[in-house]
Amino acid sequence: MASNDLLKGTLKPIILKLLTENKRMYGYEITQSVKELSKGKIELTFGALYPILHKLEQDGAVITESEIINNRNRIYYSLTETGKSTAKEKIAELEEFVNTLRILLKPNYGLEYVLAR
Amino acid sequence: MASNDLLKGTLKPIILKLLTENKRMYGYEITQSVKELSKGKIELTFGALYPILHKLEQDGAVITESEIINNRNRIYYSLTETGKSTAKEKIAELEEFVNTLRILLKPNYGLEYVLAR
DNA sequence: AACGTATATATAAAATACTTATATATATTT
DNA sequence: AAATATATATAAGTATTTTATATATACGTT
Repeated sequence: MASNDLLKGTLKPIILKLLTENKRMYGYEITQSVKELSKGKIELTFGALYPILHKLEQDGAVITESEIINNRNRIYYSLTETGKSTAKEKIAELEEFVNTLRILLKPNYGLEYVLAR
Repeated sequence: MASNDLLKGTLKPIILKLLTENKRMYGYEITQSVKELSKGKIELTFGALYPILHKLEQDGAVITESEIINNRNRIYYSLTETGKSTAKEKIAELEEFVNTLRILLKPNYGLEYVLAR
């Protein structure tokens, strides 16, 4: 899926978006969802994921529930009320950013730029 | 314009896009273009800009021409042939990334995800 | 039975990219 | 005279992600 320095800063809002849509998810599930939804283009690594989840927990944005499934430990994450509003903000920011990028990438805006002067 | 960690990795392709559209530009002009085109939402700082431009020059992606305008030095940057193909690649990557983000942000994809299982 | 792959969480070191601060200098506006 | 705009440049600090590593169970294949 090529080099993605582009991800920086987008992972947190992406995770918050997933948690907004899915109520509760565990770490491994989140990485798989991102992979599926992005058609393999975004690879959310564990080294990136868990620090973000732990940070969200520290900040009170998510709460965890541990369950033993198939003899393996699973930690479910879900948004708190605080987390829901954080998510809303971060998702809105990312949406605005995506729209801004689309304007910058729009073909021939260079012409408009010249005409605007 | 709020906190933008989101920029990371996008600045280089944005600069390459501008140089693709405008043939030749100088540093200050690039920062102003980004500000205008993004309606003030993206602030390209000098500390970010010049290292990127110098890197592009080192890599042979751009060439420079110095001119004295209004008694001030101005350094124009333009893409080399190599730079044009680099630009094409990086811009395509950013476009793909933006499309991927749009899929992830699309409302209710959570439902589709559930249905797909 | 052994091997690889998938599932599952976790941390630390290293790399990268950007922000913030600072420096220098001229032109224009208030 | 002072502030703002124009113009380039570098260094220190910060933040975020990648890469590497650790641990452990389940399942499918040869």
